[in-house]
Amino acid sequence: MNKLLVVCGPTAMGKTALAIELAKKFTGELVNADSRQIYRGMDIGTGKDLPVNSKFKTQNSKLGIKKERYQIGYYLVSGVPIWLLDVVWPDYRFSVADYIRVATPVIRAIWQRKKLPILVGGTGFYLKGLLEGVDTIGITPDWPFRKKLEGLTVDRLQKRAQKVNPNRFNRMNYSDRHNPRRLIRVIEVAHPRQDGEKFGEGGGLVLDKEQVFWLGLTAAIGKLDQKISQRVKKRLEMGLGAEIEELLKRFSFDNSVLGETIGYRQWQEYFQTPPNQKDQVLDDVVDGWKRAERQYARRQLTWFKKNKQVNWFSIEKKGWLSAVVKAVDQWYIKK
RNA sequence: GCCAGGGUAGCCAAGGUGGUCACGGCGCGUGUCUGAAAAACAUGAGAUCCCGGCUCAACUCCGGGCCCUGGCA
Repeated sequence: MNKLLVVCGPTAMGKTALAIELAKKFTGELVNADSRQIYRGMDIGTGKDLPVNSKFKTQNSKLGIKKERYQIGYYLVSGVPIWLLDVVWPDYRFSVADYIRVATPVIRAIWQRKKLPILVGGTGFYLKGLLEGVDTIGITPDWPFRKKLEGLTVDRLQKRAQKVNPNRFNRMNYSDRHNPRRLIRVIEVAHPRQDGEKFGEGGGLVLDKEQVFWLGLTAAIGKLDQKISQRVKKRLEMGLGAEIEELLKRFSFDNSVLGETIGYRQWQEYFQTPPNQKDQVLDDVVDGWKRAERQYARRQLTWFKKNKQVNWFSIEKKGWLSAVVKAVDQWYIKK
């Protein structure tokens, strides 16, 4: 039976480090499930934590994935391959559909090698999409159409969504019905179009419950916030500023994911500030960055808490690591 | 010391001719989620500097106090 391990939880809990340990113990390979580590060039801010001079091994042709769009391959960290890092440049709008498309063959190939795929990351939506499928995955985004709809009020979007796609609209809850992006998507799905690349039925892996082991790493809020502060400080020291400066030679905050990524978008003002005032601005950058990171961690917790399959481990408890190993072992050994 | 302006939630901040639950934003809490998800959205809690006065009624008016900001010295 093909098995798959998921390591999830909020940011800054040490998911990757744990996953590498588990990969060594159970002969596994990591598959990134973090929506930002997908991007090339965004290393320090997204916390890829690769050893210096890590070499990327491209495997597109082996997997039969066109290189023009995605670069698929792995880095070797302590002998463990990590897949799905650096898949696209920051000006490509990666989505859950891209993720499913790219993660599925990678995981199948790991199984063929008789190894254990370990999905690591905090993007709950990607994990869910990959493991449960997405019904409307065959319907591509129509950006010009979206742009047009963005001009409408929520009220008008609601009316239109209800008219054009009553099934989906009626299933939406109060919160979603006030979310323009959701409403626009509902309208878009029902909007006739001629392009539309087909992609299976729902995509994803479609696994049984016993095949997947969900591992969640967590800590009390105070600890979490402390970890976040530490990691922000570390990333500053690692030269995130310089990394962004480099990225800005090719991309801008407006035309790339830099403008909507924590740890990057907070620097926008910094790079428009004259040198003599930069120090002052940097303080604001760091404050805003930490805050955003904390808020994000809470949202992740809210998302993962709902998933009753997750086996939670607190990194504050003594002996948590061996408890994790034991739990995984018991699950993995079972036929 | 004098002149002017001001003190409204953790922070920023609107208000008024005295009269139902005091506008917002940020932050904080809780939650939503099938192609933007490190995104977007929903929802909750929380305030009138102190003392006295006028009044049926003051955050709003009057007097005093304390504190802050700017200008002049």
